[in-house]
Amino acid sequence: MAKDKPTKLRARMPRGFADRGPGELVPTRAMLETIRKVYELYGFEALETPFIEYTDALGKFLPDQDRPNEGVFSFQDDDEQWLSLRYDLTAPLARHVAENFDKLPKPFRSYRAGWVFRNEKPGPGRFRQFMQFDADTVGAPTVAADAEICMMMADTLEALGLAGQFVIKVNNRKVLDGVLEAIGLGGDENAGRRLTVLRAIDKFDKVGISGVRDLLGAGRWENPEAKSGDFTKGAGLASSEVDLVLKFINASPQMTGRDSEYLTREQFDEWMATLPEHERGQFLYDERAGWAGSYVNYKTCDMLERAFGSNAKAAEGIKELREIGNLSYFAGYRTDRIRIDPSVVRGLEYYTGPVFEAELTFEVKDEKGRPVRFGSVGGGGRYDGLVGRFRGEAVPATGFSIGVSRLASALSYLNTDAAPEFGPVVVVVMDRDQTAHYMGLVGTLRQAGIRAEMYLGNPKNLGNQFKYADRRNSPCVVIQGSDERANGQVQIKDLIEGAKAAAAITDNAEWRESRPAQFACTEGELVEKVRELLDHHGVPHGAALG
RNA sequence: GCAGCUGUAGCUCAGUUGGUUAGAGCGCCGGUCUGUGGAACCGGAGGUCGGUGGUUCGAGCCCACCCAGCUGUACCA
Repeated sequence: MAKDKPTKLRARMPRGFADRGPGELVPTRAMLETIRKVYELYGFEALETPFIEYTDALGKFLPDQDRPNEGVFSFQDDDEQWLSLRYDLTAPLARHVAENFDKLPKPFRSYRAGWVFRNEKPGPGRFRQFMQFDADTVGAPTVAADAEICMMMADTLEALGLAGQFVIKVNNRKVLDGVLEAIGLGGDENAGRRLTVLRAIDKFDKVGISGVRDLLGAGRWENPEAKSGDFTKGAGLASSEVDLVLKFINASPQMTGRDSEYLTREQFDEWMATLPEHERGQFLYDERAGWAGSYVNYKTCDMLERAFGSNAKAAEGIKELREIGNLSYFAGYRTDRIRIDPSVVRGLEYYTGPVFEAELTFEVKDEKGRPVRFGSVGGGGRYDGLVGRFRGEAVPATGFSIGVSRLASALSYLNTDAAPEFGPVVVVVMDRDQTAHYMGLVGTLRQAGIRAEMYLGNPKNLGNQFKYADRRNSPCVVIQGSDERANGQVQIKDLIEGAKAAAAITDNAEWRESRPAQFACTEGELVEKVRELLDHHGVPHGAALG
């Protein structure tokens, strides 16, 4: 065999996964830190659980198969027990609480950030590994715990600079269950159809009211007008039942923007007159702001009450929603931040009460000018049954999860002018036999808290070393040849200033000759001069590096 | 899973009715240049034309199947 090329191993990464460079890691780290601070302020404490749990602890095992549910990365331990990579942070928390129940203070308030894994088809903004940042209160049955979670989420998103660009939507599974009961879908035998109905409601955002109508009835075509494309089989409800469900989804004052909650004094008084006496005290008119607190939430609950209040389960849920609305209102959260929205369904399995969803309300365009909708960047709710699976008794719990990766990408669209990440100061090598001395210069800078390195590549060409520094986005390079060394001096070249100066120079000879933005100083002044230069360009060093 | 679209160099893409040794720009590496980033000039590396089979004297091009990617849809505890 002559010189056959060795078969190259193709470097590739499994789809649905991603490498992340400094451009993503640095802002994400800052974001996590912001979230953590808010959670801590609310009195939650840190907790970390492993990536891997016993599959049954995660809650899903197909009954007829000896394999765990697809969608979960699973494998067998050497004792043949099934293990899985966690697909959210809630089930592991439930396991932790159940396992340490007697040791933990109750209510137990904890937060945790971490990677979760889902073996599903990846898509734009959907990965098979992504990060969540959760906060949960375990052992508190009160609706105040749910309301608090909603408020904390609103605070968190505001701390991230998203004020006015999000809404926390709230619904209640009890109301949903009541509605389903009302259309005769109660009981275990209707579990399948219930699911279909819930999914149809969940699609309200995507397919609109007519789409939901189709999905609740016979079914929906991908292209409704042409009746072409994929056909999704519907729930097969009778038209009166469909109407009832639609009435539920629509049980919210029609809002165009936020205007409907800004009432004139006259409108406010008019509205107050419609309220029962004992309810009126909850609402005050704010002359300065011209708004009436939880008016929209109140109206929503009102409409739900009228339509479904006769069902006991729904009535209970509506009462809880009302309470969340009121608690938020008294805490100063208007309905543009925490809004009751009956179309929110959320995680179809383990939620038992209030459910929440954080949605970003702004739109941006991608590179091709097409609108990008971020939609939900987090969600949660009450799951009173999850911990109880490990114990004889029900343990109430409520929590919220932020989709860190998705939120980070949304934020990156907002902060398009994010400052570029600066590289280290590069000490170039002019004389190979002076490596020790160059390393000494580097060490001096490092001791002063300045990121610095000596060029470790082939030092033959000085130009290459500048190119390297340029590519690292270094603020400056330090140069010392034999001339400088003889005088105990170094040259400091300001690459940022130099780049600006370069724009005016077209001739290479002139470029080299002029040595833009370069100055000499003694070795003793090195730290001081570099610091000045870094400060001048706003490059962090010392304590600012964090 | 289903449907549509797309697969040619690291990237963006040419490649004629099927015809010799598959090209360009950008990028990358090296040199001009062992004391200066950009620009310029010169040189170089880099290709199983997504894969397999078929039709043909001859396939990057035609046919079949497969694979991958994108988009939508379904599922998403």
